[in-house]
Amino acid sequence: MARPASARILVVEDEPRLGELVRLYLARDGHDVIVVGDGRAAIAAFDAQAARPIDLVVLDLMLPGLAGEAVLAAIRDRGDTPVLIASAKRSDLERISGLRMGADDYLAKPYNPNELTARVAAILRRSRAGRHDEPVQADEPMLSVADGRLVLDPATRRFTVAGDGPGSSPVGGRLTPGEVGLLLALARRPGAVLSRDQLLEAVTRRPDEVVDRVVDVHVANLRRKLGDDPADPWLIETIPLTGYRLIATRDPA
Amino acid sequence: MARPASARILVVEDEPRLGELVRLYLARDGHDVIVVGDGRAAIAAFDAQAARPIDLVVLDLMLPGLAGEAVLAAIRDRGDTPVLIASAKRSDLERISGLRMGADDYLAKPYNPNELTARVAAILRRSRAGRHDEPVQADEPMLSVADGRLVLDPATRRFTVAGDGPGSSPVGGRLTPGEVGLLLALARRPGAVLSRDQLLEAVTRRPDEVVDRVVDVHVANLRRKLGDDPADPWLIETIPLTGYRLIATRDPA
DNA sequence: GTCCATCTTCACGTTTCCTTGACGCGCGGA
DNA sequence: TCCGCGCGTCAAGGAAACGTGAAGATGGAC
Repeated sequence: MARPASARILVVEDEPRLGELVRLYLARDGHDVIVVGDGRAAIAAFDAQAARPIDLVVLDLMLPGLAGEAVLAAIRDRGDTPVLIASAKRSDLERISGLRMGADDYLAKPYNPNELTARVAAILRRSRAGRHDEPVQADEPMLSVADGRLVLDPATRRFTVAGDGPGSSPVGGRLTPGEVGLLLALARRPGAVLSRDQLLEAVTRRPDEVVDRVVDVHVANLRRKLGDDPADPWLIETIPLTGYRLIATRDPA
Repeated sequence: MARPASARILVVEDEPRLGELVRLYLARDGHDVIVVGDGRAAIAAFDAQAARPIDLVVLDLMLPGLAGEAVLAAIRDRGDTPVLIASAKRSDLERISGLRMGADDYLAKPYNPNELTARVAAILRRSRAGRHDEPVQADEPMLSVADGRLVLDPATRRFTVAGDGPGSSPVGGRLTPGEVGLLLALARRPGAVLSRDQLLEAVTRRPDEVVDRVVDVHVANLRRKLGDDPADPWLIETIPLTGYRLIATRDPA
């Protein structure tokens, strides 16, 4: 397995020896660990977040002074930094309540330090997977479908299609407004089957006074421009007697 | 807190009553749940080209036939769909090993169903962070019968049948609208015998002007596509002089 | 007004799907 | 044994839907 990337982890634990143990185990995985002993210090450390932000918090609930629950609330107030609760409160209800308060995981004490590091790794893996860079808020965001094989700029109506075979060069071109509308309607719900009536509204301004074969023609033109084969499509699939759908690709990580 | 969006969840659990319990709890949270009874069916259901992909998998490790670990590996092979392991294997080492294999969480049996839903919610929350919402409009839910041996997506009319013998690979294909109607009508009341007249209404648009042998032909085509033997059926049983019924493996005790 | 991009309709060949009729088999009763 | 009946199965129309090319219609820019 790939070595998990290093993360900055804040450990909130009032028992010094346990805190040190956790620090050692997490450091062994290459993480940069900060250990604090009470809730106030935890929030202070969290707010300090100097050069590098904190990627994950390991939180004990039974703390001197400020309660662990309050720390969790404070962290949730400041964003969605992942939190793993490690607590001696081990009943079902306490675990459920901790998770409902926004924790990502709940580990009951006493625990195996290796399980802690494994759960930390799992959360980091997930939390990094879904992280996108800041979306540039344009009027019409760039559309990218089929693993980026098709990229379309709705504003200029220009598109680019990457070749399917190795060595084939990408092709580009321009779509008509109707074709863009059709594509956007399909892309709004990838994988879902849309009827001709639904698509008609995306394609024309007067859906009621128009034959629905219009949709077929637009689909055909679209497929020709984009190099999509109706018999073996990578983009738009025909569901006979039902409609069309955009082929959904599974989580491109 | 914002109402958690509905997700499509695949539950792999060989104990029917527990599977049904989990289905109820997750459905109560608004999720679209598919329950399958063994590993082969799990992978088949996961690979089904559905109108809506599976958002999360709840996986039992102790399964008949294909081991849960192999299912996890197969899912990881296909993307990064979140996986929550729910298993009777409760030792530290087993939990750690499960997490290291790529699971997002590990819940030991027996567990509180509310903790399961809380953990599912936590994972979905994390896995969706950074993705913009989709105005999910209600889709026809997936159909899963015979312990998930057959999985059908009514929207695309695509089905997957897990192989019955060891070493047999799953087969898939597409049904016609009539066949889907027939199957849905039978599945609406699993185990109940439906007359040809009743089924006729599900199969054709003009049930009054048509011979009821149409039903037999559709049943035959369906059985051929799905690999069901009339003499020894696992899916559709013929009740002479009466009609047909769907074989219910999951009895409501 | 013309010109141009785009939309819409139509026509034709092909595919998909439904429906029917025919034939064979097994079973029970005369 | 012969017959009638119900069911499984196959193949043959036939109706409806789809892919596609081309022609006409529409509407805006100039």
